Amino acid sequence: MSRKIFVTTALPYSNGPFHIGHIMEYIQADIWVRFQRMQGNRLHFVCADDAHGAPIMLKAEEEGISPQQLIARIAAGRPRYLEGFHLSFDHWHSTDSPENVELSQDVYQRLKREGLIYLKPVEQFFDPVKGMFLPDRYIRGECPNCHAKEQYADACEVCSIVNTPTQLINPYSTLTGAKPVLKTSDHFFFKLSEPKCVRFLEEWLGAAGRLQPQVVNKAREWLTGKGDQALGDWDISRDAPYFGIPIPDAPGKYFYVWLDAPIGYLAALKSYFALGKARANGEPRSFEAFLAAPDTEQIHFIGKDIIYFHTLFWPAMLKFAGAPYRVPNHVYVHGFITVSGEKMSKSRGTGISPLRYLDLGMNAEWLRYYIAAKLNANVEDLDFNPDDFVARVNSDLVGKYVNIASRIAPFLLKFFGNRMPPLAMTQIAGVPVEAVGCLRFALQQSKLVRTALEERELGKAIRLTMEVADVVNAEIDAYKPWLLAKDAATNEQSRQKLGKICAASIAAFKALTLFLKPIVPALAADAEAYLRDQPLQWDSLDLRLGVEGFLPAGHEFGIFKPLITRVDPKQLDALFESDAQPVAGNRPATPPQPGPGGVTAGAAAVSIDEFKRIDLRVARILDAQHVDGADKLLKLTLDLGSETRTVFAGIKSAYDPEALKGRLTVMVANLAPRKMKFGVSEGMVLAASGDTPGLYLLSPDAGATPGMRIS
RNA sequence: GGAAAGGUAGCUCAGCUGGUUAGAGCACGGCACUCAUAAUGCCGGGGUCGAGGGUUCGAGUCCCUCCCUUUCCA
Repeated sequence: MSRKIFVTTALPYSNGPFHIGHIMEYIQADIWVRFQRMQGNRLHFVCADDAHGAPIMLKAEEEGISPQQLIARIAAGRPRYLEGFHLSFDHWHSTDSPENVELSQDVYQRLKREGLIYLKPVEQFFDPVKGMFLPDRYIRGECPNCHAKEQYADACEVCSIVNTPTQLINPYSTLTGAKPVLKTSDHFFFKLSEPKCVRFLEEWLGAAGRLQPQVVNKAREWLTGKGDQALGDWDISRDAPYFGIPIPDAPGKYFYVWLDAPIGYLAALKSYFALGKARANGEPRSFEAFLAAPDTEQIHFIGKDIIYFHTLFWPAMLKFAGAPYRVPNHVYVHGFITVSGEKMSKSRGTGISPLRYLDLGMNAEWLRYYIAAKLNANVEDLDFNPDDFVARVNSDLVGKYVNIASRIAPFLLKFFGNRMPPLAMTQIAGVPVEAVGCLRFALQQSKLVRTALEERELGKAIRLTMEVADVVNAEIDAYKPWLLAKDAATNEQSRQKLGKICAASIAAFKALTLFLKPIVPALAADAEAYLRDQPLQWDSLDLRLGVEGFLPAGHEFGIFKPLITRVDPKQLDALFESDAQPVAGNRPATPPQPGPGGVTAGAAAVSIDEFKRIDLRVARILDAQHVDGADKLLKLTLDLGSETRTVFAGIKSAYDPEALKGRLTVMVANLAPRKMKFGVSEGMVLAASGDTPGLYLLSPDAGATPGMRIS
């Protein structure tokens, strides 16, 4: 019986590109997903952009674009990462979608019918200039305890005391600088404190094997809190202006983004069904039928920061919304990724930029392997250590695993016509087994590897796998095939012995490829191509104990090519360069300001570092338009590979907009956005001009593609 | 202030319900080998398992106290 599984990863917020933490989670989930597929389970792996909420609304406003434009720009950058890291999502959607509106409103109305929704006045700070209620993160003021200025309410950076916004002295809105006023408004609440909710959650949390024990403890702590620790009802509405989903029959009220975000999991799944992708993936039923089926499994991978939402609100919402909605079967929680022991910080620009990793030409399989090597099923943080990374990848993946094929392939080609030699069997307790220990060991380890992968003990799976690789390498040393090869042409005994070690080693290599395939799919695909045996599935190993069923004698191999290169430590240096230039779509908090104009011949020399601060990129002009009311400007839409930008360029005198469409040019990608009368310009394109009239846009040579860095 | 997780060789980490001389990889020293992307194999140095008490015939593994790191909560 194959399992029917629906897997999600946490929805990334649409206000910026992926960071290494997202990629880590996706890699973890992707490995598990690929492992399930390899066992013949029917699996649907979906995710979506989390597009709603005040931060996105305000960021878009700041850039002079609509929220939809902002999230479209972010969405346009997603595929590059997903493909780049070999993440096998079946569908990627958005919470700003018709499916999500429908499902969110439906869930809400069902909860309302259940008597779990009520209205209550809430008093909050309101920005009178902006005309909107202020989320806490947009309020600053003086700390009432230590009197440090410009502190956020949640925690004073100086004395660490926690305040509420109303306790701050001289509070002000970071949006307008205005002094906020207290204002009351009715909010909708989800009545989580209702006894039937609490009873349900007790039971849901307690189910054996559903959650990691640490997660259950944490959730129980919240659930059973007393006094002011008691679990409160959940405020699920926000007042206009808000970028979100309107609440039915409540003009001016929107769902709080955290209500519609998890429903986005289901919206993504629904869209996936609607597009026929589910059918193409072997699921003939409708979305509703699939979801409602008792044997469907719903599994979420998340980070430890959002346990609260996924173990309390989310299951309760689903439970009381009723069929076809179902409660999650599992919520698998992972910790954070640190870099050299330091917590990553988006604002300080530390951490690893996944896009930069790809830009530098680093192999995604290295990162997948390394992350897998350090992951377990616990809610523990994981440290990315550059030296460790190089050592792990080079010694395990290249020195041990690939090396086996690399040292055996030449013998197969030279002495056995590039075909699998016969492998003698021996009898142990009446059972025929391979005469060579390494293969026997590989088959024996397979059960343990399989269990480890199933349990998300990825580090353990890799240790078990490498134990096998060690044994194989040791056995090759013991047989000394290079000595046997010397007289194999004349001595039949040597030839047979050579065949035996080659056959056992290459069969063990196949087993190792199988073990590693969910972790390093692209590398495994190349290995499969050499083995001429694809795609590998787990039952290919389980069918028979004998090598005959696994790799029959006479099977012909492909041409052996080096399967993966070693990591060059220099690449890691580049990845971690302290003055790392921002890459497209990952602009620093304080973009370099344009220098004083009027640079002419004889301008002061700049250092290489100063030059490197300017992020020049190849861009494709997707669209060019005249701008009403501007006599010099054209409005350009530029494709940067990972995102699109709007740039106003003063080139109207020299170019017809139609003639520009589709051509490549060069842009400054990290120029501070500039507000103009006609909108925000997010960079500039480069053109040459001299003392005589004429303006000449730069172009790269043929072969350059959008997003390439110019240096 | 309350809570959770962690503190094991230079580094990154394994060590199941307590049981013989605490393990791996990398790094380091020596040797062997040359088939292989200088890869591989063997041998070795290196740890008072955060500190201190306690339970036990026996504790890295259980209990208590303390220290340090990280995180969560109000």
